[in-house]
Amino acid sequence: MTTIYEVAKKARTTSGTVSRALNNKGYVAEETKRKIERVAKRLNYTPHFLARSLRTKKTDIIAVIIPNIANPIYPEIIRGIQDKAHELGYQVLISNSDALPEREIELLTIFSQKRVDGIFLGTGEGAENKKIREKIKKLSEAGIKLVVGGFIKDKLPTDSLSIDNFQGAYEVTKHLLNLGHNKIGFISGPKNARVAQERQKGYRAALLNHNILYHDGLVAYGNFQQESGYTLGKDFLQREKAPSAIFAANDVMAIGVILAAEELGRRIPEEVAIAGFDDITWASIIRPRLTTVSQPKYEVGSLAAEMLIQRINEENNRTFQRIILKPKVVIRESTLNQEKK
Amino acid sequence: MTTIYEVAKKARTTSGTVSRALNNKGYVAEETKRKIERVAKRLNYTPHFLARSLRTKKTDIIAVIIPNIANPIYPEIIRGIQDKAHELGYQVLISNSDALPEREIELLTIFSQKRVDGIFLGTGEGAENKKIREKIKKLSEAGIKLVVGGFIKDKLPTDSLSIDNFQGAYEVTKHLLNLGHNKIGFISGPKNARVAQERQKGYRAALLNHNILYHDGLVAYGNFQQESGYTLGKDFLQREKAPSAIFAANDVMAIGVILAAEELGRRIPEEVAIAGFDDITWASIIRPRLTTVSQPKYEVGSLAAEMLIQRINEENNRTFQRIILKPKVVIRESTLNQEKK
DNA sequence: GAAATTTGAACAACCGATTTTACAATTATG
DNA sequence: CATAATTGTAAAATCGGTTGTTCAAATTTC
Repeated sequence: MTTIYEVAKKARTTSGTVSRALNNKGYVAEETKRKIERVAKRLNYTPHFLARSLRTKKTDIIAVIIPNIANPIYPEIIRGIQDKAHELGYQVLISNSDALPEREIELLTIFSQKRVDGIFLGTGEGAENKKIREKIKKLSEAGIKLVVGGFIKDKLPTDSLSIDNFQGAYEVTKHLLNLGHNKIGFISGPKNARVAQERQKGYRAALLNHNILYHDGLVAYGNFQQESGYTLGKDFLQREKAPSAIFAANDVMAIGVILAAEELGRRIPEEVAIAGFDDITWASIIRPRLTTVSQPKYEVGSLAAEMLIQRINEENNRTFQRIILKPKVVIRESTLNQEKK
Repeated sequence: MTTIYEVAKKARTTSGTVSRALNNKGYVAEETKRKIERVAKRLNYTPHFLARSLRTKKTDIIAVIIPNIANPIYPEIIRGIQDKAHELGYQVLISNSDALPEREIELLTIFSQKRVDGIFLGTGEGAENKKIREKIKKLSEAGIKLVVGGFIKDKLPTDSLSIDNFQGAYEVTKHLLNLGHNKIGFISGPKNARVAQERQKGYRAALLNHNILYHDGLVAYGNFQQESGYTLGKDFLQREKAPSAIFAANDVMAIGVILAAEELGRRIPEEVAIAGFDDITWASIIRPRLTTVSQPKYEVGSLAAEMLIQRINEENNRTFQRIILKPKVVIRESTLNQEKK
């Protein structure tokens, strides 16, 4: 690999001048500059990234921490992040936390040591966790910018971005209530997962608003995986007084419920209505098509990357931004058989 | 951030000794070492990644180039790569090439400048492309290790890893032929995509082996996206002499075909049998369940990462490895209605 | 035309580690 | 006991850039 010194030597000048010439900084005579450029090209010179970063304290790398790339809502979000990041000259490191706080902290540590310019933390338990809050503070002191996504917590000392989980859940539940269901099972996520909690609150609020008693027995806790939707859904459906509708905290589990219902020979939505959350691609491919809450995943990713990089490229820290996107309920056949109408 | 010099000062020694103490290299007296460790801990010292990498010429970062993370075969492969990489102490940069050779080259360049230790290139056109072959050579000279995945080309100057696309396609096609189908439509990928070409060859060979004439009119070229499977499938099915079976070069397109068939009211598999390739998660969730060719995606990713990192950690270059995994045909309801039996 | 300003480029310091070298202090060997 | 081998540590070089300083030369200003 050719170094800046070899270029300088061939161009009969010094490294400083070569650096200035190639970076268009300071005074360099036209002629000198052209010569340096010619030599650099001939020797196929490219600056050494590490050496440069060491000096400039910029790596042009951002890191992304999400629970699990294999969960179908993430690839699209990631793609949004990547496209925006690449457009702005950044590369993207991606890691999975499996939503474990310890793992999140470990990754935050690794990334800050690697001197990435910024980190997007897609939540698990997220900043609800004390240790994570501390970590966030440290990162901020180390000059590493952070954007947290997936839920909102007041006074979070970073930029954040999320859809309104409460509102989305509230509205689907209301949709189910309006259809006449008054016994609605809810399949939540892990108990410490903020998003699941928010969605559960939305579910609860909608019931209350309809003067229906919230009942613990109608709430089951899954893990956002299909298998748990299947198991818990089957359990609901086999009860003596089975709920007439089941709302799962994400689409993947809702699809598990659909499979369970199918296996038990229950007609959807006649015998049991099913709704999910996220609007993953497969929600509209599975039969019956799944009623769900839609969030613009690609755009969320793109926006998150933009926020992060904007934050990186400013020196005087603005106050933290907190963006809450409006979710949209998409009604499909799993709750409302439109053929019938 | 504390530097090694501050630690040295507090421990009343010099940076060299601190370095040796913390890295267990060379002679350091037990007492000195303990003292240094204590001070380092107290000052919360962590070595500066860039400075260290600059000197050691190792970044502990590998890069992954794939066509598109949003394509459902990749998240699982990626997860396999990440898990293995993290286990071995590496972080993973991920970028999408959209299977464009120019983009692949651009990314290879960026990553080599970023001084990643190794790159996994998931193929589009891949090393078939002249410029990419040249690029690979340059990388190799620059000491960046490479593993290419997704197809096999003889005498490729790198390690490579792939399933036997030909064989997989051959076997599904044979399965269809054995069911009595003698007019089988094939939906291929983009013309320059190696994997699609290989699968097409397998399809062709199976026909030949069954003494059935290969007919250009029965081959359509899609882009691996669902939409193209839908469109081309619909086109096939609406022909006067529609094929009785359709084999798509990947599951996503096959699912498009299923949707097309459903829309046209054709019964699967009675009126049209449908098969895909990849065995993505959704292949067994969609109804009818999709017959397809399975490849162990997570394990492929894990193995690829292992190969790459093994290659990184050896100095004397072994001869290149070429691993070809056996695919497995999974027969489901989209070709064979098992209830009927 | 002298003084002030601008331009150009060499030199050296710096980023923060690792590694080599040199040398002093111990310990082992014959 | 003298010499050789081993241990321990400070000092300096190195990785490959960027940036600040310095000073000479060219240009502008009064």
